[in-house]
Amino acid sequence: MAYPFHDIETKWQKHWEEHQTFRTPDEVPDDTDEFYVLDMFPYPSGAGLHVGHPEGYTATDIVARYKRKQGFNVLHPMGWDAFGLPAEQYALKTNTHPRETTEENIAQFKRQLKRLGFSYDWQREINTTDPDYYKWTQWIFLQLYEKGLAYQSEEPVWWCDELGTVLANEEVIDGKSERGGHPCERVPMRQWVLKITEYADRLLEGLEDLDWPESTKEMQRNWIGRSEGANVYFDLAGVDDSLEVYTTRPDTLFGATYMVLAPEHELLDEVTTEPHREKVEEYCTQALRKSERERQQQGDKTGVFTGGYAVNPVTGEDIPIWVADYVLVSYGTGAIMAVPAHDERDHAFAERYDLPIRTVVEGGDVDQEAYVGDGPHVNSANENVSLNGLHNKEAKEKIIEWLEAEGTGEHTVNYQLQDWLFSRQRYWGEPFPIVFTEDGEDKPVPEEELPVTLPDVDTFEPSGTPEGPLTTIEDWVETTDPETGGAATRETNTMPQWAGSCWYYLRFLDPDNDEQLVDPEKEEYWMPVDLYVGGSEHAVLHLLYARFWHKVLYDAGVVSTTEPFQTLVHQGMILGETEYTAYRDEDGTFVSAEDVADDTELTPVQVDEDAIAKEGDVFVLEERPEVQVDARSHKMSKSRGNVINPDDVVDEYGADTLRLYEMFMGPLEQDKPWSTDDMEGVHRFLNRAWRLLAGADREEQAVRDEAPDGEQLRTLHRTIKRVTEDIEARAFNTAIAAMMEFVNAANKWDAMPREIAEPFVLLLSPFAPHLAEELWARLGHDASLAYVDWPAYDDEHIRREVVEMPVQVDGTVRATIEVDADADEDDVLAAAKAADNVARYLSDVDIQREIYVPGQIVNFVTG
RNA sequence: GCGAAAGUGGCGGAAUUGGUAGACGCGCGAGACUUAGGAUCUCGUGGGGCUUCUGCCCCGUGGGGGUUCAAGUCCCCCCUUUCGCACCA
Repeated sequence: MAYPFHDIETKWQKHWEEHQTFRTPDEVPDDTDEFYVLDMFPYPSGAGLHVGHPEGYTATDIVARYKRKQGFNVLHPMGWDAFGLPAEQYALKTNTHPRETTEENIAQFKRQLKRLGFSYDWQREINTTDPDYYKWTQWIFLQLYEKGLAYQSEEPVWWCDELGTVLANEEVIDGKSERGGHPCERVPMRQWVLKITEYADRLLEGLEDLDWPESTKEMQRNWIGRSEGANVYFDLAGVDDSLEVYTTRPDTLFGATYMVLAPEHELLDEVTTEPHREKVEEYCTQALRKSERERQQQGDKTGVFTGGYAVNPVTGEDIPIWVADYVLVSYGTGAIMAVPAHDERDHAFAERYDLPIRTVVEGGDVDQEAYVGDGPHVNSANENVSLNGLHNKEAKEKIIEWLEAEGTGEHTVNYQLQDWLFSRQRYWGEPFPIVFTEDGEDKPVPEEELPVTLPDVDTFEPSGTPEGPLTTIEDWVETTDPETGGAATRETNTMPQWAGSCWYYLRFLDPDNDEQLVDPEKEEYWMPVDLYVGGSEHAVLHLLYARFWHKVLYDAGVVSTTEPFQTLVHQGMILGETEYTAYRDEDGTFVSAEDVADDTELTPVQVDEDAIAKEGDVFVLEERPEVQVDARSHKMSKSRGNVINPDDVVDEYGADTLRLYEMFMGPLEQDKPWSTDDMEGVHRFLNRAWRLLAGADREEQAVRDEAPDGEQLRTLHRTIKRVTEDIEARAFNTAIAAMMEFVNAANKWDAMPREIAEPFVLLLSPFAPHLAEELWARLGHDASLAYVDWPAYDDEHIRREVVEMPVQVDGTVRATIEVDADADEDDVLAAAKAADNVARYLSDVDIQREIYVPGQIVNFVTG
């Protein structure tokens, strides 16, 4: 019989709610250390909670409960990132207001989260779509605007005439809309852009002191993509103008034998000569028709000659100017000097169009391939400067110095990071607090008029123009100039979904403040977030954008720390149960997929685990061992039918089981396959713990008020030590293993002393809080255990008087001896030699060395 | 192609600073209790071999070398998988 988890969980959830057990006081105490543990708040989708959500949430909940018991003032809040496209698309389909769907989805998520017993302070719940919240999102935008960090620019969007709306990049495939396959085209739109590039260096440097996964920091570094080089000016031959290029290899300037412009480059028209104009224009038209993705796909490099020439500033030579789409307008200056001898891309292009390749760095064979490594420079001198003999680093320094002196170039730092396109042509997002006067001037809405709320609408049909749906709501769009009272119109773009999630961690500190974004005293007390847990899919964008805003708020004096999230952990993905797939060929015969030709049609067949055997490294059909079978676990998805619903698990096994199992599966950061069998094992453990401590049916094991013996104390204290250290290391799986060992050991005892039972219940409580509360109550306590001190361990109890020590001869264990823990070396070695099996191996040989590592091992090395 | 992480039983996974590889759980096997069990409990469980059965030997952490008294752990080379980036001049 399973323990009555259903009654217990309902009872304690109600208790916590009624007693406001996890309410964090509003006032900042002056003598209590704080701990801010935060989950990435979810987008409340219509699909409801996924088993992936409780993984990170359980981890943070364990930490929150553990820290509370250690006396920390803990902040552990939850909220909703609720603006976004899915609600709007659903609105289009069903004509339901996104606010309604959002409210329903939030209610569903909240109900599901509450069933799992997370110790959130629900009083601090926030919702990015709440005007009281997005008032401050708008306020932050005004700060950006006033600091000149928000500007307007014409940026291309995908416009689909058929659908009458603009589409996101991922909604357009091969120039056609994902929905319906209608043709789309790129049209320029006036949009808001945030100058994140101004913070590039600070965003890069700030990473250093963060306790984040190295891979995430590296991804951010790559995204920022800082490089050092030089901008160099090339005079145009025969035209009074010059071309500016960016290069990271100014040292190879003597090897620049041609130049390339991006198809969008503004000087292209001027450079192109009449005989070539037609071909150039044709090439550009084709190139521009390709999507960004196609453009960026590496492939054959194509291009055409423009007819124009530029002058290499060091050689004085005229070099041809080409146009090619392997040069991107968005990076550097949109133009390059091509050094085919020492750049792979330029090399490929030069080979194809038969352009000269000139070696300027020794070390490779440039007839074969570009040499990009270091080496002494050659062929690199003119009357005023010589790089010959210098290696790359020195050559770069020298040529930059020379270019700067000549006024034909300068040292330059470049970033791959681009300014952040911050507007969307959508309804369900934060409106911009901006109006336009009749003569087109943009003006901020005064702070005291915030928030600019979204108007209600009855229909969600697209506006039919590239502008967003708000354009059609005339009485909202038409407003007055806050300064002059003259006619004005509102900005009809809305903010992207990232906006609300960029600063929500600050609002949790002071969610009801209508005077300020956050009270500085509270901000100073709580920030930064001590532990932030969420998926690695946010490794770059959300985490970079939030860091950017945080630094802007720091400069504005709103926050006191330069970084928002001190420690970051990404939970791994929970995959579906492992599936075994065999393949049949056209005749229906089972075959090994790798044995057949690539063009053979194979039908995958799911095979039951019982019909599988392992042979060597591979799985095969038990009946047909020559047939290999794929064993894999896949991402959970509706279409694959391998989705586990947390509600079902809670119904059948209880929330504590789900929590404990998700933590027991393996290391938090790792991807792991779901296994219902394994979960039942965890459920059995909770049942054993219940029987052990609740004394339900076995009188003799009920908790008694008697003194524990040494062995019981040792078992308990060892468990306290392991669980404590494992929680600190976030190794929740091994903490659970330690508690399982405790229960296994305790089950063999004649009695369970209260002194042992109570600390164990406390250890269990962060993991299985409902069960632990119930056991605590049955042990005679009236109040919740939430704030009862975490047990301390005493090494004195853990120490053994007699320890086992393995004895090796030449590195192989031959016996295990028992020695006193404080025995001295001679006694241990003597006992080791005396052990039967050891003596046998030592009888005919000389001992060359005796190795004794106290408490660890003895090793005799023979000749 | 570049970058990062990871390869340990039938499966998920444990193993401070190098110190008894396989903790814990699943699965599997045997037994107990039962009208029954897909409940519960006990014992066993890396592979192979010997056995006088409270014992012993050999092999074993993706593959190959190396350092060391001692390597899953450190070093070199290779293979595989996953993730991220992908013409960034």
